[in-house]
Amino acid sequence: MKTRKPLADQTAVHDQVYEAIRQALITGRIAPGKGVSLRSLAAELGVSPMPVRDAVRRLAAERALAINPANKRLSVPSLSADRLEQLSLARLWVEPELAARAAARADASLVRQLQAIDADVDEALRLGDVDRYMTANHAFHFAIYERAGAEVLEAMAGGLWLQIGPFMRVVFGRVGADGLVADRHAEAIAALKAKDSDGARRAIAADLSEGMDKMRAAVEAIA
Amino acid sequence: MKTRKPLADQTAVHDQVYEAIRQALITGRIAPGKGVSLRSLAAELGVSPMPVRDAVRRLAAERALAINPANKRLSVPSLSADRLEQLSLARLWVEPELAARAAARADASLVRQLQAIDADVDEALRLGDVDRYMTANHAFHFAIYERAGAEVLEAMAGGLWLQIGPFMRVVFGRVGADGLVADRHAEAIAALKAKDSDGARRAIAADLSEGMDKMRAAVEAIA
DNA sequence: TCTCTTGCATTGTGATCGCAATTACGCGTC
DNA sequence: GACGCGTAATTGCGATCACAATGCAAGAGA
Repeated sequence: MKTRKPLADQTAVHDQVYEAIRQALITGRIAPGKGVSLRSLAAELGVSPMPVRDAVRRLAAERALAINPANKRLSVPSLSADRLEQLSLARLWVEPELAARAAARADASLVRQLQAIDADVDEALRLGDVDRYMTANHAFHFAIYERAGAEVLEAMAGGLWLQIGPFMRVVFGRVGADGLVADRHAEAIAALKAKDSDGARRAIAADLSEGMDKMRAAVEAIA
Repeated sequence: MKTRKPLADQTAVHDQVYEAIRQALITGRIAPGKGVSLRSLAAELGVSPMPVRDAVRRLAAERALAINPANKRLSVPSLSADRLEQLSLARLWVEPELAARAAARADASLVRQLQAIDADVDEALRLGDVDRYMTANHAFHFAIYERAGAEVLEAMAGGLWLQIGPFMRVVFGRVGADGLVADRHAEAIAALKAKDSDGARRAIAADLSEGMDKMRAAVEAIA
C-alpha cells in the first residue's frame, strides 16, 4: 500500500490516530479488558503501524491503555474498585476547582454554548443514544474546564476522563442512561451565569459525586 | 552502525531511553527552554532515533517535554508563574494525600529506609552536590508515596515532579542548596513511624509549601 | 553595511524490513 | 475424545530509508 503524503499538512497522522482512539475510549466504544494490537488498529484505520505506535505510546503514558509488562501486549485497562476510588478522589478535586475558576471568567457566550450542549445531552438521554450522550457530556464538562484557562489542571482532568471513559459505557449498559443523571448541569450553568465560583464548584462536585457513586455500585455489582 | 540486539532482554531500549531522559529532567540536567532533537538525543545515548521517539512521546504526553505545534520541534518547557501555581496546587493536594495513606501502612523497614535516604540528602546538602541532592530528595518522597499503594495518585505525583524537576535545578543554582531546605523530612519520618496520617500529611504539605514558595520567588525574580 | 535570497543541513514523520518472542492452531498419538 | 508437541502466524521492537518542511548561514545585490 503506497499512501503518498505530499501534504503541507496541518494535522499529523499520528495525531489523528490518537484522537480516533481517544474518542473510542472516552465514549467507551472499546470494551475494558479487550486486547488490541498495533497492526489491527493500523489496518482498521488504514495507516501503517508506525503512527499507531506513536498514538498508543501517548495513550499508554496517560494510562488510557495498559501494556502487559511481560507480553508487551496492549489492552484497555479494566477498572478495579481501588482504581475507581482514586480516580473519583482526583476528579472530585480537580474538576470542581476548574469549574470554580471558569465561573470567574464566564460570559454570556459561554453560557449560551453550554445551554446548547446541555440540550444535546438531554436529547441524547431522551433518545437513549449512549454514544451521543457520552460525547455531549464530555463536551459539556470540558467547555467549562477550558474556560478556566488552567492548562495543567485541564490536562489532568482530561487524563482522568480518559481513564474512566471506557468504564462509563459499561455502567450505562447496566443501569440505562435515564436513571443515571440527576440534572446538575442546569445548576452548573446557573452558577456560571452568576459568576458564582463556589456554586459552580458545588454543582460540579455534586454531578461527579453522583455519577461516581453509581459507577462504584456498578463495579461492586460486577465484582 | 549495526547494533545487533539478539536479546532475550528484560528492559526494552525505549524504556531505558525514557528513564535516562526522565532522570535528566528530574535532576534538572537539561535546562528549561532548551531545545532537543530526536537525532541528537539518539546520538548522545548511542541508539537509533526510533526508541528515542517512543520515549519522547511518552514524556510529551506527561508534559515533561513540550512540542512546538508549528515546528513540531521539541523543548524542555519553561516554567511560567501561572504554570507553577497550578503545579503547586496539584502537588499540595496529591502528595500529602499519598503521605497520609503511606503513614497508615508504614513499618519499621520503611522508616529505616527513609532514614538512610534522608542521611544521603543531608550529605548531599553538606557537600553542595546538587545532582545527588535532587536524586536523593526524589527518592525520599517516592519511597513514601510508593508505600501508599495508590497507583493512580502516585503516577499523578510522578508526572508533577517530572514537570517541575527541570526548574528546581535552576532555583538551586540561584539560592544555593543550603538555604533552601528546612528539614521537614525528619518530621515526616517521625509521623510515619507513629503511623500518624495527619502528621505525615502536614509534614509533607509543609515541605512542599516551603519549597514551592522559594521557587515562586525565584520565578518572579527571573521574570 | 544592511537586506534579501539561495542553498544546505537538520528536523520530525511515516513506510518498510528484519528479528525475536509469544500465541494460536493443527496434526499425531495415546 | 483428550492431551502434547511442533510449526505457522501474529505481535512488538528497532533500524534504516525517503521525503517534506523548517532553520540557518553564506553570498549576492543595493
